[in-house]
Amino acid sequence: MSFLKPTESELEVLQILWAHGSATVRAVNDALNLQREVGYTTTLKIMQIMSEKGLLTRIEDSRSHIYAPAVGENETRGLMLQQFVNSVFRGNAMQMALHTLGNHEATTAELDEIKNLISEIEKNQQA
Amino acid sequence: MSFLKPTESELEVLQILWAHGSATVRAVNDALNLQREVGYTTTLKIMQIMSEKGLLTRIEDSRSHIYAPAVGENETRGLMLQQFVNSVFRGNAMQMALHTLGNHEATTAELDEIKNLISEIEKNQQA
DNA sequence: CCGAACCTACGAAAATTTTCGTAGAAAAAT
DNA sequence: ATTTTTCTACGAAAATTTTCGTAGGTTCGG
Repeated sequence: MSFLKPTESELEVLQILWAHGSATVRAVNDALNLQREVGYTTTLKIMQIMSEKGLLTRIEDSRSHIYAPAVGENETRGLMLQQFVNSVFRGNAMQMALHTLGNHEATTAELDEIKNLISEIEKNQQA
Repeated sequence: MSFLKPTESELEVLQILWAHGSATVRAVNDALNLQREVGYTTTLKIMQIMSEKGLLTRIEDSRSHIYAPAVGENETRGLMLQQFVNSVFRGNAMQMALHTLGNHEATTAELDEIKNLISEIEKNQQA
């Protein structure tokens, strides 16, 4: 895990590719334009840059290249989460978790999941 | 709560002011320089801009002005947290909380706090 | 076959953020 | 009292990110 934090635009592209799998620039641009207006060559350029940075890989098989994420979703989330916690919560991750739990709706299933996770942690602490 | 998300530099300044209370540019710059090298006029400029944006208030009493945060720490955290969850976790806050709990050390006290919070939430869900 | 549509590459404009130099005034030091 | 230090204001350079125009080639429809 040693890549630079993606910019906001780059993250948008990654989110689309993580969700839809590999895709052409056209497909990514279409998906982007469901959220906001972006020119085709803008998306192209971003993806070319991401390719150079190693955030995407690309297959030049057909005429329209196919791009795939070169970094994992969880991996990237972990990286960004860490930097976010550091800058916004001064490194106090638990405080952020508490803030989040306090401010968002949670389903019963999610709460159960959290309780299970806590049990696991407590078990490991005893050992 | 209707201010723009602070930039990274602006957030650094806010963190210092939230921690230390109101301060002069000199004090903020000194604090910043414990973390990284920044020129005095750079910090000055950032704080002037923040003042214009309404992120800081300033008192021009003495010759060296005194700045104070104009936005609350929790308020700002909430705003940034929301945008972060949206862009990185596609709005799924609970998933982020889980990711955080799974990846960071937690003290017994913190775990207790989380358990209490969950109890509260469950209590409210029944009502 | 020819024009319209589509694709990449590339450079550079535009927008944003960060950095700093310089000028001018006030205070402090010697 | 004059030199040095400290401060603000301001503009603009530098760095980063985003956006897009244009050129040149391939494909596709008629």
